[in-house]
Amino acid sequence: MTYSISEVAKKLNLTAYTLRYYDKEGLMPFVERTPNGTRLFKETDIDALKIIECLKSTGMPIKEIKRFIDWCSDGDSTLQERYDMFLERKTAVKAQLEELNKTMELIDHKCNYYKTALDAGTEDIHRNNKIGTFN
Amino acid sequence: MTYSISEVAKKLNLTAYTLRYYDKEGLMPFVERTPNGTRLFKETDIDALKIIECLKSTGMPIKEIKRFIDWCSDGDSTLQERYDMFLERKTAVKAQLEELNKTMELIDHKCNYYKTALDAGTEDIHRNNKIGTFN
DNA sequence: CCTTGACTTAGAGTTAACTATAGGGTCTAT
DNA sequence: ATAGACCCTATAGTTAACTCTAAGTCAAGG
Repeated sequence: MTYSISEVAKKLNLTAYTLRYYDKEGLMPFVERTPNGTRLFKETDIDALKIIECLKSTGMPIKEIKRFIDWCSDGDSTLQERYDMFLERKTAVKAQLEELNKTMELIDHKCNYYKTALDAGTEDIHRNNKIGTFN
Repeated sequence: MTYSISEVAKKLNLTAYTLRYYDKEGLMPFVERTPNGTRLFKETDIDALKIIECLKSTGMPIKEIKRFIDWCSDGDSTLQERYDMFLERKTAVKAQLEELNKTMELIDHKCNYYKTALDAGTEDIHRNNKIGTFN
C-alpha cells in the first residue's frame, strides 16, 4: 500500500507544500518515486515522518532533524550520535514539561483572579494584591 | 526602585532590543519615561512582563497578547474577555502537556532502542521490529 | 482528442519575532 | 570638556518555516 503526497498530508495534518518543503530540506531521502517523478509514500515512510513530527514538536529545528536523518543513512557508525541526540531531546522535553507546568499554575491563578473579579463585577476586589494596572 | 531597560533585559533573560520591540508592538504601555525619554521600569512592570512571557510560552502570538494588554487598559468592561482568554489558554496548555507527554514516551522508546543497539554494536539487533531505514 | 485534476520543480513571497545599524542625546568620571 | 557607557528612534536586515505561483508533465474519463 502506498500513498500520494496529498493523502499523506491529510494523514499527518500537514499540507503537500510542507511535505515538499521537508523533502527539499533533505528530511525525506527515503521516499521513492514513480518513473515519472511522483512521490510514492510507504507505511514506513509515514512512520518516519511521525518521528520527524515528534522531533519538531520538541522545538528541534529542521536542520538538526536533517542531521539525524543523515546519521540514519550513515548506519551503525553514528549510533552514539543518535543516542546522544535522543538523550539531549529527553532533557529538553523534561525542561519544557517543567516550564509548562509552572505556566499552568500561573494560568490557574489568573483564572481564579478573573472568576472572582467577574463575580464581584469589578477588578477592584483584588485592589490589595494586584500587580499593577495589568493582571 | 526602578530599573533600566538593560537591567530588566538581564532579569528576564531577554535583550534590550526585544524589550523595545515589545514596547513598539504595544505590549508595555505602562512603562514610564524620564523627561528625556529613557524608560523607567517599576517592579510591577517587571511582574507584568513576566505574565507576558508566560503567555508567550504558551505559544500565544504577540498580537493576541497585545489584545489582552488593551483589555487591561479598558478596565472592568473587559473582565469577561480576559477570563475567557485565560480559560482558553488553560485548555491550550493542557493539550500541550498531553502532546509533550506523548512525545516524551516516544523519545524514551528511542533512547532504549539506541541504548540496546549501542550495546550490541549494531542496529541490526532491532531487525525485526524496525520501522524502516530510519529509526 | 481533449479536458480535468493531481502531480512535478524552481523560485518568489509571506509572516513572526527578533536583531542590528545609523545617527543622535545624556550622564558620569577623569 | 571630552571619553565612555548608557539611553533613544527609525528603519533595515535576518531567520525559520512555511506558502504560493508559474509553468509544465501525466493518466483517466467523456
